[in-house]
Amino acid sequence: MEYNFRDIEKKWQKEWTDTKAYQVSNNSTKPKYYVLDMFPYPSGAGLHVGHPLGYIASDIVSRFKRLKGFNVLHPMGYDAFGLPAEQYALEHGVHPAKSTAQNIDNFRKQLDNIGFSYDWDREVRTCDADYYQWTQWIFLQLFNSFYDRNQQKAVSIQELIKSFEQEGNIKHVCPGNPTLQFTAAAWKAFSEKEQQDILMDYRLAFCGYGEVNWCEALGTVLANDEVVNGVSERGGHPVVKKKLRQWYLRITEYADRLLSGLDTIEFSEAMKEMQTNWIGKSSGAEISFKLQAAGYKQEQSSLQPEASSLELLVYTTRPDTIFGVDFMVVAPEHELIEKITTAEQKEAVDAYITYVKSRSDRERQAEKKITGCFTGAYAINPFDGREIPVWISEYVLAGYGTGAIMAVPCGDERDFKFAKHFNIPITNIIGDAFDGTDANATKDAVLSNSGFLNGTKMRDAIEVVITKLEEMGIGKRKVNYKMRDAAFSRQRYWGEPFPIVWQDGIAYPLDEKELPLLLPDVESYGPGPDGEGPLANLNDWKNTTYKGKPAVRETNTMPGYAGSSWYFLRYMDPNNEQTFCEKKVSDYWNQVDLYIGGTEHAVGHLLYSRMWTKALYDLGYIGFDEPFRKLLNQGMIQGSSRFVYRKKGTQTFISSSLKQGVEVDELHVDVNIVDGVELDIEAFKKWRNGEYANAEFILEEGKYICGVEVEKMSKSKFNTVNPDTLVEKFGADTFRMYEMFLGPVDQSKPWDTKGIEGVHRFLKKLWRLFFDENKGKIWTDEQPTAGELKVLHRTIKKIDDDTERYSFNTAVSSFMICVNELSDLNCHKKQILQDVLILLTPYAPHIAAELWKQLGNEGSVLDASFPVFNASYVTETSKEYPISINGKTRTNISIALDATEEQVKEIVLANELVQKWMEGKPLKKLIFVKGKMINVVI
RNA sequence: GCCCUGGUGGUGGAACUGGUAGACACGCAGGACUUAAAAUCCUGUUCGCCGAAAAAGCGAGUGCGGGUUCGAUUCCCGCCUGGGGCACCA
Repeated sequence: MEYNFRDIEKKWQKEWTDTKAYQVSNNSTKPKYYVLDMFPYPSGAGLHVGHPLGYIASDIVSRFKRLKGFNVLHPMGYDAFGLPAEQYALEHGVHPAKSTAQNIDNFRKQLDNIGFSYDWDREVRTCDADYYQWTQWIFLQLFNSFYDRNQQKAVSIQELIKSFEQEGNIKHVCPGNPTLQFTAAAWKAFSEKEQQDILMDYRLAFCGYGEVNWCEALGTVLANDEVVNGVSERGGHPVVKKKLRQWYLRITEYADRLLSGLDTIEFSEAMKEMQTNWIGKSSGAEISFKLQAAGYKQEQSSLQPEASSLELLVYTTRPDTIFGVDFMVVAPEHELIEKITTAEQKEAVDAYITYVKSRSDRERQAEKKITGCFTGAYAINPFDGREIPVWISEYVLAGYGTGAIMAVPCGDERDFKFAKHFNIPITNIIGDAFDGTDANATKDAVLSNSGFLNGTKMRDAIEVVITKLEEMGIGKRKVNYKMRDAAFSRQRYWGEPFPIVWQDGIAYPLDEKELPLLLPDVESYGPGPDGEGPLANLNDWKNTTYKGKPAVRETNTMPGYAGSSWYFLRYMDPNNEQTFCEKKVSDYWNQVDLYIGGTEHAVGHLLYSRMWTKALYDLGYIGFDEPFRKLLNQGMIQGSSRFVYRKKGTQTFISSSLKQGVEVDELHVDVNIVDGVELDIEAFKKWRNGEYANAEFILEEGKYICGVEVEKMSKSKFNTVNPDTLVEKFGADTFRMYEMFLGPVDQSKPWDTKGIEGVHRFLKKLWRLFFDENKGKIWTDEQPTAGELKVLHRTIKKIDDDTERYSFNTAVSSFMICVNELSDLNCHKKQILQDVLILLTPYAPHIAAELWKQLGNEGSVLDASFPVFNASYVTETSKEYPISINGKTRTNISIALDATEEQVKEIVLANELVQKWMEGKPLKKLIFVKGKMINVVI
């Protein structure tokens, strides 16, 4: 009997579907385990071999935990709203709902092929109304809450209103407008509009104004990756920054908890570092500098009360360097620029601002060329009265700190280069620590040229200066975050509509009973007027009433991360019509025990979902405030592209190593018609509907050899490999094991199909332990030998350990070693083989199930119990010690493991080879690491 | 530019906490079985030197240059280089 994987896999997949083998109950006495994959976006291109890497890993863990007696939740669904479907609709007129559903069907078929253990009864799609109803509901909870800094948690906005009515906002600093202060009486006297505007500055989901990529020619807002080098990707039209009304989530209020929460979860150090850096907490001081218009000496400034009443507020982490400030730099968006620019500089400043408007934040920061423009204005150093020129430069971003910095060229590299470039004199405040050719960012130098700070260590001066600034009333201690509030609206169609109506400039939330607010159909997916999204074109939908008076609906939609910020909760209770997830159920499943996905979500999705979880926890809807207990990052599978070389202007293709000196076009060729690097010429001639049917070839040794390059896997590079074809050719079990065998799951690597046969051979070899081509069944009920038990138990230990630490590639190797050794031992004993099958079930479930059944077992191997390791079968009494002379291994000596150091020394020094290498020199030292090695030092 | 991460034979990778570098595979070479092929099995395979070959031996070797250590793929410093992210792709 042969290993007929196609029949076996089909049979068991049907069996498992029919018996609902993967259905999970919310009621179980078993301990729970929740394994989750990051939501896929169902793109039209379908799955390529890169996608299932993480899914296979999570499937192995799920099945492994099940064998170990856990009730395992392992769901899958689709992050189905998004830009590509809308773009496709724009180009082809197909409704996004339709193309999305088709893509999902396609994804599902491909996933089913691989034999995953998902409980499909729990599938969710973010674009389904019974899902996004709850996304809208959570939005309303955020809208109706504020962050109470005293309690450090989200609280209902009703509590805030009560507080305002009793004591004004004295207890609650306004996060959207920190200088705002009012009394209870003032609050009561405000109009409704005024009250609502104030509340908006407190809400966790709030409306404000923000800059977007605006393309006048297309009349629409563009996503960052639709903008290339300052022009639109489609059409190449100019793109500028434009301010539009936007919704935001006040994630900055959670900054500290998002930071401290990292200590309670198992993310990689790299991931925690990235999130920490993104949040970017720093402490320093805000300092207010008096400004003086150009051309006026200090004594004259009193004649210019207007100019000198203006102040420039900067944020710095290094107030100790205040005597080293040689110039100021403000962001080109800074509102003071208009007021302080002198007539002589006006033209230059305007030109510079126009230039900056066309550039993205990324370009601005990455720019190596130093650019900037002097405003003509001067700030006054409050300690020594020095005049400090105020410059504008793109490297200062409006959104960070106060949008203005004090530049200290002797201590900051970028300031230093700026000063050199514009010939601004540099003041040295750190003596020898500054060499005049490079800035030195030390905190340990002793200050000089620094007035009252002279002789103070910089590190200590920070406190001294802050205290002084506070005494003088011109500055204060300040904690700052790089993180900004999260933009939460898109001028797009294919997303969740906001459950908000506008009346008289006030945003009113819909009643929860009115949810879901359905996404209406539109005729065209093009932009609405004034930068609004497509929904703005639907007058019938847009115009509505609120409390009997005319009102308009919010026409923005929510961004992609809305639905994906809480989906892990919906899986727990996917069909609940009363609530997003019953508390009792989320108490049982609790946190996701293992979350698997790529590092590309490090700071976006992972921070947003952490914030939503904290807010839902604060409001009492769930009982934990971190969604993911443990995160495993999967590496990206890259494509390994193949190239053919066409002699310019001909149909002649030249083999890779013969192309030197010939002018050729380098063309991507489909990797699926290349065997290793050898082109399948016949397949090539048929490729692309026979475009190359008449091609001629210049071969080397009778073969056409292709060029190779590692790139992102993408359809346009013809380097995608579809899992379907591999499953068809080798089977799902082989495919699963090969993906794992490729290397550590968390490392990026190029895909190469070449090695898959080795894994396939392994499964065939395993099969031959059970069946012989001629004799059929060959397993026996004989008692295993000590040698066979040793192989088995070594494997149990290795598979258990490796799976537990997600080292799936080494686990696959261990299976190979185990089968190789059992084959060498001619072992066909049921007692041994049966346990091997259980070990293998998470990795290759189909073949394991088939052989398990063949052995005559009742019940499913999915619910077998994981073999228990018995150390007594594998204990050794002696060890082949490597013997090094001065660190170089020269020989091996077998020594009993319980030998004492004295005995070991005697044995080693008596050895002939050791003596030869010692060349009669005296022994300096003998290093003996028990069970590891011995080093003779002479 | 900033943050994170990787670099080991012809190839994917192994070496888990500083202790025999190259497990396990792919590929390649040689052989067995076969009329032949497929499948399967066996042997060899880091590089260089020595040698007819085999065996044995010697030297070098984990991106590059330094350092710490009896001992470094592993720790430290500097550099080169591939990948991911940088707030509207998901």
